[in-house]
Amino acid sequence: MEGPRKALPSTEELRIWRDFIETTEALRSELASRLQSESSLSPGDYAVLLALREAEGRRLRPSVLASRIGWQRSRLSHHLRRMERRGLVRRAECAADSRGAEVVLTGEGAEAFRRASLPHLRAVRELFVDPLGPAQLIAAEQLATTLRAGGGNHQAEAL
Amino acid sequence: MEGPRKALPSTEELRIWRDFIETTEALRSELASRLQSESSLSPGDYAVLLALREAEGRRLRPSVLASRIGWQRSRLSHHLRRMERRGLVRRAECAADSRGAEVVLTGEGAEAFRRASLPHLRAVRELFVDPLGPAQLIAAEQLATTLRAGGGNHQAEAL
DNA sequence: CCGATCTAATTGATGCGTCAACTAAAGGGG
DNA sequence: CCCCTTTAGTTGACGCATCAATTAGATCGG
Repeated sequence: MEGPRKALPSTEELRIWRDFIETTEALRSELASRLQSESSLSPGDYAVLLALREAEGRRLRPSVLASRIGWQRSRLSHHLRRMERRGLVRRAECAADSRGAEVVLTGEGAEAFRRASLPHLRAVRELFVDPLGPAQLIAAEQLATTLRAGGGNHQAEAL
Repeated sequence: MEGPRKALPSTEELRIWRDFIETTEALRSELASRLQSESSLSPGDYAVLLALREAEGRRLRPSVLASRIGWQRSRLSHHLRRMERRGLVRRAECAADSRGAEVVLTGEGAEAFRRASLPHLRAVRELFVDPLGPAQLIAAEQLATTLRAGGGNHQAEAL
């Protein structure tokens, strides 16, 4: 059960790794920068607004919102403070639980999301979907699936 | 040359996009967190130390270092200030150009890099290379190539 | 040699993200 | 009813990233 397993990656493997991770990083950053310049929204803003847009009554408890977009509560809290300052959301007291709050989408927030949405989706298409084409899109999906599983099952490939 | 080109991505395409980008983000963040806990180094620290390690005399002009790791000078300057405070690098005056500086790898910095390096490479193998296997590694490389090209040639796929 | 301009590098302001610490109400036994 | 634990949410400190502005030496045309 021991021994010299897990040799280091070869130069070639390392090259591919760097190439891959830098490319996805560049992609994310290009998307973010377009979103920013087209609508003054950060990816975080967009995620929050999207979740609220799809929520019952356009309002959510912070905890629920946080788990829906996969953030920690603290991160969300800080982000909401900044968004509230800009008028994109507002906080309301929660009837059911007086230590809780509710985050409500404002008209301004809804409008900002509306303006951002189409250009953003077009950018996803232009920078990701179209260049890849159907075959590589499937490959991307499979890659994601493999990588997502990879972190957990350290034994899966044991011989 | 106009018309209703560039329709929006389909629900399925969007799902793959989100899956892909979130997975790569999770991967990056897992790597960063292991690096941090194993060696108290951030990915930025690692990149800087690696570049210095490989440089002639283990020193570089900030501009050169910045372009070598693909950062803006300002980002590097802020980062070097933090690294200098921790004793990982030090700044020296530059003989050839008196408005310039040189960043020098300290013994402590070299030692920190040495300690971080192997576990980091092992993590790359464990989280990326091994799960993918040879075939998907090639697929990843091709994906990166396609995506990297994708941003520039907006006409490439025009019919 | 002199002034216009370019370049190296830093700085300050501000947004984003994480961690640990804190506040305060809810719930659940006794 | 009271205490104890859990849960909701915020806060403060700090590192990281970008942008615009700044400082100061290099450089070049005259």
